[in-house]
Amino acid sequence: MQNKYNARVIEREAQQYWEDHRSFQAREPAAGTTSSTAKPKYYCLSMFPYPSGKLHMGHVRNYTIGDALTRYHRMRGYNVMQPMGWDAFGLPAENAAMANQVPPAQWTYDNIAYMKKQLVSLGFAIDWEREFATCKPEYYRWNQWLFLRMLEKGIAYKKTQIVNWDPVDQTVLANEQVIDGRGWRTGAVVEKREIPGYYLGITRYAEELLADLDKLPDWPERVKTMQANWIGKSTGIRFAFPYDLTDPVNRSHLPSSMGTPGRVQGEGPADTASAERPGAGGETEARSPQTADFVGNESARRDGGGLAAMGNLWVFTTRADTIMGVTFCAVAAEHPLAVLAARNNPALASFIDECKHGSIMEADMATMEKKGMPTGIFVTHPLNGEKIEVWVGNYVLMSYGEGAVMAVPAHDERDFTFARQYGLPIKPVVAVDGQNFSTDAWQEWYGDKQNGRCVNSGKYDGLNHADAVDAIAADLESLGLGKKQVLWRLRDWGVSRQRYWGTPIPLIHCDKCGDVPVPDDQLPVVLPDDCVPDGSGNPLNKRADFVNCRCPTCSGPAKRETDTMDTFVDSSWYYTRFACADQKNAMVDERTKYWLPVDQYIGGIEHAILHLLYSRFWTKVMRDLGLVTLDEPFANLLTQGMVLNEIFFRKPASGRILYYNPADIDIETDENGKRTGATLRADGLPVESGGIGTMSKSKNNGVDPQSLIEEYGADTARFFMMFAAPPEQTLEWSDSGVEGASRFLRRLWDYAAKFSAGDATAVPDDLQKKTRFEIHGVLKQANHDMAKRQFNTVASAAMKMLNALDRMHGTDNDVAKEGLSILLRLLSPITPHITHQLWRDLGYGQDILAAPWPEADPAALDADEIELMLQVNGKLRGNMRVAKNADRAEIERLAMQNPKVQKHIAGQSVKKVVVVPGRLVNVVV
RNA sequence: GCCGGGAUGGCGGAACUGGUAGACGCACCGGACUCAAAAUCCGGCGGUAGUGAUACCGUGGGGGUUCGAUUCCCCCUCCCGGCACCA
Repeated sequence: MQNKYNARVIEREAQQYWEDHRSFQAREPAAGTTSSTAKPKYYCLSMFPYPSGKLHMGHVRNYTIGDALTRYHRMRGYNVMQPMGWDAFGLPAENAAMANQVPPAQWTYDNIAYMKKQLVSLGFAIDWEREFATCKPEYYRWNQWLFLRMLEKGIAYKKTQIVNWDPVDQTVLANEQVIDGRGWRTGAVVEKREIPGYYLGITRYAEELLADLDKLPDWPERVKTMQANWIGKSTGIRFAFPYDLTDPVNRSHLPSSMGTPGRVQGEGPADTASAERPGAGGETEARSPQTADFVGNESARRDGGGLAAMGNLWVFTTRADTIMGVTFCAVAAEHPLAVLAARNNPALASFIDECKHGSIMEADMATMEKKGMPTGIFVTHPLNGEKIEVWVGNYVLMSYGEGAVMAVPAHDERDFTFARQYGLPIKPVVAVDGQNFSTDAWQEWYGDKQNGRCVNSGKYDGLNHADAVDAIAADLESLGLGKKQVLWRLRDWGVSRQRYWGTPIPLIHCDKCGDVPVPDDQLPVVLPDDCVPDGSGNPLNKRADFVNCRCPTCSGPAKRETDTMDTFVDSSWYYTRFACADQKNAMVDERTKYWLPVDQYIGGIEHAILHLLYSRFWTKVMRDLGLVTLDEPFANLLTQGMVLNEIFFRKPASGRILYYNPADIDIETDENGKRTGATLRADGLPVESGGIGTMSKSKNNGVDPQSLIEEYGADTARFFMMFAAPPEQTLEWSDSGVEGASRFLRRLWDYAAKFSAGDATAVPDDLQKKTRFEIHGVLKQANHDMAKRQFNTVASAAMKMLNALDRMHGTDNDVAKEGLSILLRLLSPITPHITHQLWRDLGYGQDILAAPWPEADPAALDADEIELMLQVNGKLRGNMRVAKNADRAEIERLAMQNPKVQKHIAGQSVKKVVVVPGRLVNVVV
C-alpha cells in the first residue's frame, strides 16, 4: 500500500469502483422471496436540492447524515435505497435567466450537471439510476394528471380572491415580499387584486392531518407542534345576532335602494361548511389576512351582494358560556355591516380606510394599539334580546371565522382593553371561588374556563364551562340561530402562480364551454423551454403557440391557461416516484408498496410546515385515489441543524458595514488560549466580532464545500461534519477542527501502513487483553450511539480505538488485526473512501460494503477483577479492585479496610453502607 | 403573550436507566526532533489554596427528594427557534 495518505487518489478510485460495480443500485426483491428470507428494506431520503448552482455546506451536512445512515443500515443487512433528484422548477431560475439572457431550462440543466459531479465527488451511496428532475415533462405530466383527478373529485377548485399585486413587476407577491405596503424589489405600492386561481382542498384533510400526527412517534416533537398550531383546530359555537335595519334605532342606516324589508333567502345557522372557508391561500398566501374585502365569506357575500334590511350577524366563539356577558359586537373593517354603516358616516369611512392601509403582517397587528369606532347599528342578543351595538375594531380579522366577534370585556383580554378604552360596559358572568372582579385591571382568572361557574346568566347560573356551552348550543340551535362548530386555521392551498418556470396548469378556456380540463390523452401540457423572461409578467402570455389552442369539447378556438403550479406541488410526491422512476405509463406503480413509506427522511427544519404538511396531504389524496396504500409518507424525520460560522466586520465612520470572511482573519490569544482580539490578515488591523451566524453571502462568512474537498478530500469534510456536533444541533464551522479531522485520517493511514509492514514489537499479554477490552467497550457504546444517530460520539469512538491501538505499539498480533477491522467498519459510513481502500489493502476483503457490521464480544468485556468507586457521604474518596464474583459482605469488608475510607470515617460512627454492584460503595457516617 | 428547545472548561461537545463531571477533538503551555520553521511525537491543561501529598469549590440562579443529582421535582433568570389581536 501507499505509505502516504492521498485523499485525491483513493477517493477517485473508490468512486470508480462503486460506479463499475453499480454498488448502490437498489433492487426490489426477486419474485418468490418470502417475507422470512427477505431482507428488511430501508428507504433513506434526504430532501432533494434546488439546483441553484453549487452545493453549500448545508447540503453537504444533510447528505452526509443521510449517507451515513444508508451505509450503516446496508452493513446491518437492510436492502437500502438512497435516491437523489432535483427540485428543478422555481423563481431563481427566472431571475438568473433575466440576468444572463439564458433560458431557465439551460441554466437549470447546467447547474444540475455541476452539482451532480459534486455529489459524486463526496462519495454518497446514491442510486443514480433513479434520478430525475421535476422540470422534465416525464415528471410534471403527473402533476397535471393528478391535478385533473383532484378536479374531478372536487378537491381542486377555482375561486377568486384578493392577492398582493406588484404593478411594476406585474406579478403576485407573497406576504413576506411586501414591506410597508410596497414591493420589496420595485418599491411600488402594492395593490390588492382580485384574481381567479386554483386551490387544493387541504382543509378537507385537516382533521386527519392533525390526528395522524400521533402516528408519527419518530418525528421531532417541535415539528409536530408546529404543524398542530398551523392546522389550528378550535371547537366552539357559530351563532347569530339578528338585526333589523328598519328598526327605529337603525333607520338611518337603511340604504335608500332598499325599500322593502325582508329576510335574506337561505340564511340560516351553520350553513357554511367548515371545510371550505374564505380567504384560502397556499404557500405564503396562506397567512394573508385578506383584508381588502369580504369576498369569499359566504354569509357576508349574500348580505354584501345586496344587503337586506333584516339579517344575521354571524360570529364564532369558543367561550359560549360567557354569552350573557356580551356588551357589544366587534367587526372587521371589511365586514359588510361596517361598509354599510360607513356609507353615510365619513368619519367611519376614513377609519375603515386607515385600517385597510395598515400593515398587513399579522405579527405587526398583534402589537398594534386597539382602535375602534361605533357603527351606530344595533343587533339583537339571541338569548336575552338586548340591543347590542356593533363596533368596528382593528383587532378583528376578516380572514378568521366570520370576521366578527361577540365582545365579552369581562372575560376576554382584548375586549377588556377595548371596552376600557372606549368606556363600554363590562359585565362579569363567570365567577371563580375566592376571587373578586374589578374593572380596574385585567386579571388572569377572568379568562379561566377551568374553574369558573356561570353567574348573572339566568338559567345558566351555576354551570361550568362545558355544561354551559352544551346548554347554550342547544338553546341557540332550537332558535335556529346557532350550532356547535369546529373552526380551522388551515386554509386551502392556492397553487396558481403567475410564473413561467413551473408546471402548466392543464386547463383550457373556451368562450363557449368555459374552463375545460385538458383530456388525459393530451398530457403533458409541455412548457416551452426556450423562453427568456423579461421581468414584465409571465412570458407564456406572449407565446401565441402555447396560448392558442382548440377547445377539447367544441373544437373551437380557445386559450390555454398560462398560470403554473406552485413548486411545492413538485416536492409533494417526489418520494413516491423514486420507487418507480422509470415507469412511463403511470404516476406510480406497485413498487411503491415495497419501498414506501420513507423509513428515514432528513432535511432542514425550515420545511417543518410547508413541504412536510403538503406531502402528508398529497399522500392522503393519492391514497384516496388508490395510488398508494399508506397514510403517512415519512416514518422517521431527522431535522438537521444549520451550519454556522463566525461573523467579522468593520464599521467605517461613514458608510456601510464591511464584512470579512473568517478565512482572512487572524485570531490573537493570550498564553491560556483565550481570545484577545482578531485582525484582518491583509492589513493587520483589528476587526470586530459579530458573533456566530448562519453562513450567508450578506455576512460574507460562507465556506465553499468545493474548496474544502479539493484541499482535504471528501472524507475529511464528512468526518468533520459528523464529529463537530450531533446532527440535530447547529454546527459551528472551525478551520482548525477540519485540520483535526484531516490529522486523524492521516494518523489512521499511518497506523495501517505500519500494520501492513508488520511491526513485530512484542506486546505483553495483559496489554493486549486491556486493549481488546477497551476496543470492545468503545464499540459497545458506539453501537448504542449509532442507533441513536449520534454520529459525533461514533466518530470520537473511532478516535479512541485508534488511540488504544497506538498505545500497544506492536501491530503484529491478533488484537491489532481485529481492532483495525472493527475500526474500519465502524468508520466506513462516515469516511467511506479511506476505509474502502484500507479494507482492501490490508487484505480484509474485496469490499467493505459486504462486511458485516461489528458487534462487541461479551467475552472481551469479561474481566476477572472490577474497579469499584469508594465514597464517604457521597464524596469520592478512592477506588479499589475486587474479584468479579465478590459478594456484598466481602465488598463491604474490603471497602471498610481501605485506608482512604478509614481516613475519612475516623472517629465517626458508620450509619449505613450502600453497595451498588459493579459500581461503587458509599459509606454513610 | 403562547408553544417548543436550550444553558456543562478558553472553544465544539461527552456522561447508559440517578452512581468517577469534563470522554473525544480544538486552542493553549512545556518538551523532543530541526540550523530554523512546518509536520510529527511525548507531557500538561475546570477554579482556588499549597513546594507537595491533599483540601475545598464547581454543570445558569435558588430550593427540594436521595446514601448520592448535569440527570428527578418546584420556583426564577437568560438564550435560541416557531406561532401570534385565532375570537
